[in-house]
Amino acid sequence: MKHATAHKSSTAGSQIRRSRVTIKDLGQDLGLSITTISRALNGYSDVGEATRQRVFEAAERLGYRPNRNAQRLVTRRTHNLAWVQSDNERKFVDPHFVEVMAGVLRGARIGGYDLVMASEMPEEQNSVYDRYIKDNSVDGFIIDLPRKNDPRISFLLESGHPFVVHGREGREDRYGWVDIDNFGNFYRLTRLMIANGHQRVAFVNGDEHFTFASERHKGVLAALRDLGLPNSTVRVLNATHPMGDAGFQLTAQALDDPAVSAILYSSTLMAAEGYSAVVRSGRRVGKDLALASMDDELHYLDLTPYEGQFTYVRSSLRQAGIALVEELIRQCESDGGPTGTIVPSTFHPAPGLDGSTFDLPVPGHRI
Amino acid sequence: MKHATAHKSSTAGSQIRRSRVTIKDLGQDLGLSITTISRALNGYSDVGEATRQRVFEAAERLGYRPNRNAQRLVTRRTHNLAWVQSDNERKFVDPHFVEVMAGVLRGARIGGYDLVMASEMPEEQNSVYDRYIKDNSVDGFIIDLPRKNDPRISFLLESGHPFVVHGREGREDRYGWVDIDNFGNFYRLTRLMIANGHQRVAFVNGDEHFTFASERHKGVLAALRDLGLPNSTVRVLNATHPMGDAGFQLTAQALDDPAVSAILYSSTLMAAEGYSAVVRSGRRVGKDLALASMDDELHYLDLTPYEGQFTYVRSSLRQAGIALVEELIRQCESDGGPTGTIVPSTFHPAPGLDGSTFDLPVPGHRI
DNA sequence: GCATTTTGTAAAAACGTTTTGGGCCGCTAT
DNA sequence: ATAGCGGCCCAAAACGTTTTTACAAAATGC
Repeated sequence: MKHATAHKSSTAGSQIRRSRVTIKDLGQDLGLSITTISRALNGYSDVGEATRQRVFEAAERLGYRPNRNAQRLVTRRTHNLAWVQSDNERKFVDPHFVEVMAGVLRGARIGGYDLVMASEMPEEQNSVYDRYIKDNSVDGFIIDLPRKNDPRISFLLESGHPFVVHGREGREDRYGWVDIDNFGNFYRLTRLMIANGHQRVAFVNGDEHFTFASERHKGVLAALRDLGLPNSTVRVLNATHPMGDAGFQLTAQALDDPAVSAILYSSTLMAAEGYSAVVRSGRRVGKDLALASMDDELHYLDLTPYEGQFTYVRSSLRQAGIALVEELIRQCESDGGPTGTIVPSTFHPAPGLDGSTFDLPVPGHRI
Repeated sequence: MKHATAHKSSTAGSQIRRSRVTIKDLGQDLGLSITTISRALNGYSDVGEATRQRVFEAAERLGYRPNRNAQRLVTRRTHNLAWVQSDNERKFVDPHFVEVMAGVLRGARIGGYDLVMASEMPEEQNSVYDRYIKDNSVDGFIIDLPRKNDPRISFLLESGHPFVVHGREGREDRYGWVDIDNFGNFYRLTRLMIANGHQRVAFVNGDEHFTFASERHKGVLAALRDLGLPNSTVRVLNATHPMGDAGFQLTAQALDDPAVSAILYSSTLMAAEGYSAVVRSGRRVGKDLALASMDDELHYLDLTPYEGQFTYVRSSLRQAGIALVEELIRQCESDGGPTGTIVPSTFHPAPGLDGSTFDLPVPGHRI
């Protein structure tokens, strides 16, 4: 005992050690080398079919699972995907997040990957991404709700690591992404309203620091341009904070202008609140006022009561989550270059509206 | 080349290999052995302070991060926590989940752990737990929304692996848990209503397969028992599905009985819907009808409009998430036996109500 | 001035896999 | 006959850490 004083400064409690079965145990049991076990399990062609069967049977019988950490160490592939959230009050506020996550988890399970999630303080720019790359924690990253020139994307592009973006922010030729047609959907919704005789429209949009919102705005403006109408035809109202009763307040604000006969909503959540505001104002939805919304299929919100009265464009966030992971896995396995995917949307004009504008071609646009 | 035909049956794409800096590079750079580097970094007392400084400086300069997988392999500790979700439509429906997750992520970050999330099909009982244990993926598990005799808990108790439960289900002396006082809160709310002269009360509860809901029901019944009132004093209405307008429908149902003058809600979400139903029925909240709710502080729901009119008991799900992880980490590091924690709740009687019953002692109860 | 402790460092073994580079046997084509 | 080849298997080397054991030099105790 020469080094009685040598110890770690932090006390690390001892833990129960459960003995797990290793590939060596399997070799022992079968009288085979671990090489053969490994190759049998990993589907190499140079192990006999009879042997392979024996190996699988024994693995099942002994409850053998390869130690992921040993695998990861030697293969340098983790089969882990990371999704980092900003740890501020606002981010988690958004119920859309859970929808996407449900899809992401399903996609990961199907693809044989695990999802590691972390939160990061807004001030410690990209430190989690940096750490995960340097310490070999994950194979790739999911980026959510990009802003223009998003620093996370800059960092990951620089690092050369696989990642995928839910949305776009201007550099989408350089990474894989999944998005809905924000521009096109609002282009069409705007034309729908104008074609149905509405001369003054309100647009309750989200925070335009996020590209999804700014693109929707651009779609609205493009429609006005194509129709030769002034931008002032549409009054834009921005909810800079997703929480609370922004939908209600902004609708009330929109109704101050008696000429407004149609309202476009950037989310069903706000549309539902807006509905209450309209009802409270005494105007009749579908008669005095046309309401339209982008609907992201939030499974916890039952929209059936509204369905006959709204125009809506629907797309599935859950589907987007699945597509995100599929794309990311493809990149982690170097299975082709980065691909962009538009999640399809379905159009449901409110009864009595002429929905033929939904078939109009959308003018070219980058995002 | 003898084995031109040996190949894996599945095509594995080649990938870019980025060279990362290892402990060996650090040793090279400093002219020290890797042993010394490792011990310096891990805070052992037998390396000189000057050397330790040099090591830290070089690690910073070279951007060295220990390979987690190598660490995990040799230490048999992963610093990963798992949270498995059931992959059905219903589970993700619940907005409470996101609140807890925000806390869990923060707790994990503070404790130096990562969170790995996975989804599991309801039919493949515990297979993900089994896999994670056998393949050394994680140190411990978080269990959410337990049911009575929850099979996940049975499995993990059997396995001997660390885990922590958000809620309780009858075996809570054998594991660590974090919960609110479901029983006590509804005991007090019930007594409040009775003490304030309400002779007939409705209770809009959740699915009583979940223990949080059944405990709330028990609290209500205990209050009636203590007051010598029949169970029929309170009419219980169960929302078996959290989605949709259950709060609205069940409230309408409750209002069918004109004698009902107070309604207790098991969640703010349902209470908010119930509020609309009451308003629509023509009754005046706070005058004709007293409303009370358990409020879990959903950050995306702004409740200020209701605050003056409701009685509510508030507790923080985010705080619960943090406490959950703290407890789990404690167990993973064998820092004491399993501990149960009650997250505190604050009581806010509606104006005009006598809230002194909130100070009443709650009779003993297991859960 | 010698034995003993303390201080600082290093070599080597382990962790549990995958991969590399064969070896052996029997069959086929020269 | 025999070189070549395919089918089947294995020993050993890697992957990047932590931990164990060891040892030299310096400080201390008597």
